[in-house]
Amino acid sequence: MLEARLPQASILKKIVESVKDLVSQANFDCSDSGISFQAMDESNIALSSFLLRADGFDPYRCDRNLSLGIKFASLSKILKCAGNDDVVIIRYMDDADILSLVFESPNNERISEFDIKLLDIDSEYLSIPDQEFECKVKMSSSEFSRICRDLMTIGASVVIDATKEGVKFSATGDDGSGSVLLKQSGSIDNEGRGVVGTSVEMVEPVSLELSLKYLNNFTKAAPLSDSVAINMSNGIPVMFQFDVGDIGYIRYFLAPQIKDDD
Amino acid sequence: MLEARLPQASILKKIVESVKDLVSQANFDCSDSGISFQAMDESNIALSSFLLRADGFDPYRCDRNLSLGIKFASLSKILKCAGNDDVVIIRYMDDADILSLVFESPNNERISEFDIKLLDIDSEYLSIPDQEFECKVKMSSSEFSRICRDLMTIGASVVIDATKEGVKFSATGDDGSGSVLLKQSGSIDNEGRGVVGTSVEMVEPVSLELSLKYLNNFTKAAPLSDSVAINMSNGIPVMFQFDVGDIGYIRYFLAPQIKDDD
DNA sequence: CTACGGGGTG
DNA sequence: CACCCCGTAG
Repeated sequence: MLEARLPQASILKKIVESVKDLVSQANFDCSDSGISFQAMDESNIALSSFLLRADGFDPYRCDRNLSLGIKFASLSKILKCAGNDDVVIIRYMDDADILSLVFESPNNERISEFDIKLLDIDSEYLSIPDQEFECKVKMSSSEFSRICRDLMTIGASVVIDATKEGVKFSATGDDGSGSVLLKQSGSIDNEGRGVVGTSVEMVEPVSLELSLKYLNNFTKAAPLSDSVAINMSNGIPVMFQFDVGDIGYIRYFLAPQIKDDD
Repeated sequence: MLEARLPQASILKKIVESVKDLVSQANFDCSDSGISFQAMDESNIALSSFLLRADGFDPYRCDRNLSLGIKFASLSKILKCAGNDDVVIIRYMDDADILSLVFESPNNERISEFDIKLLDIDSEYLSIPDQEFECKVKMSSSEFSRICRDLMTIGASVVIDATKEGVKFSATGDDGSGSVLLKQSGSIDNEGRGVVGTSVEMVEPVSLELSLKYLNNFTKAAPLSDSVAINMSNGIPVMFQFDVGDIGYIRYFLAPQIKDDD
């Protein structure tokens, strides 16, 4: 069986909200190391993956490896029935065809239990090599959301140029063009404030063009983390990573478009 | 004639908003004891009734019994023209075919008067015996609203099980099932906060299945009262009562469905 | 025109 | 976490 107790329902709620527009269903893989999934979007362009380590739960018990097929629309509906501060207990009994979610209100006067039907999803698990990237940008996730939203009004794709000086986001459309340059700023997190600067770590400058439609889906994960890591190498899929506290992460991979260099 | 002065227009506004989706028109019965109405919904399934006692008005005068046919859509439009803090005066002149509503702003600088045409509605008045119920639940009205809204996403009907321990609301649908258990909690209204606990008073456990569509109409009355009383006996219509301060109430009756026990 | 759901603010 | 307002859908 699986039994995992997560003290903060809001974490699970945000994770599901951030992927449900991208992926309709996925297998949740549960093992003694934690819970994860990965899935391509409907058009097979973007890959979403997430991991919550076992030590993010208290307690966590998973007797054997499980692959639980979940429809995100159903899961999202059910999670809307949980308060942000509820404790959530995820439970699966061996060979059952349902997954149970139990929500306990902070004062314990309210206990809700929801059972969600499991699906049989044939998952071609795509293993992603743990590659090194030529360039790693770390920046404020809300700043990133803002830029993607703003540039979406200019054009359909964004060019990201990263150099030692900083990172530049540019878009071009019928009515004009625009760009935002973030200079590298040494001070990440001044005095415990939520202020996050921009850092660029690189062995090679990169320049990549990406679809803003997808990026604007990825930014739904911004509420999970103050910062986002953007890991790039020329010509291969970009990895966006939002850390979930120190207990896990959610990652998106998106292949760059062929750039129309003017 | 009838002349009734209600110091708070908001009360009348909320009452009308809470029934107008259920009932299109009704006879308002006025006597020296107060103003009331009762009406079945269009499909003759749910009964709505309300009462404002004469002492909730100041002053109140009603020379003889009246039955004034009102279309809720018209009344609702007119009441939208009143400020929440306006004083409202309800006035009917004998043998007139209109009812007058006068709104006075708190500072008395603005006086509005609206006349609404009366209808001739043949009302088969259904007298409801003042019965004893096997089980009386009292709980937070906003909690009740929340549960009905949440479970609506799971299924079309809810099963209410009340026992000495508390009350459980359950729903089942295509994607799974869910339930919310409220434990009986001693502390009602800690320290004047709007916190309302759950109490169950019973001579017999009950288990009833009800349409969530109707319940979600009833919960429109939640703004009138912090708490709702749910009075049940197995097999007969359930009564939901929202008190209007200490001057009246609004009640809904809904017959249980035949339960499909698995 | 009305009702319901989602997002933002206090 | 609760309440209010706005936008979208029926």
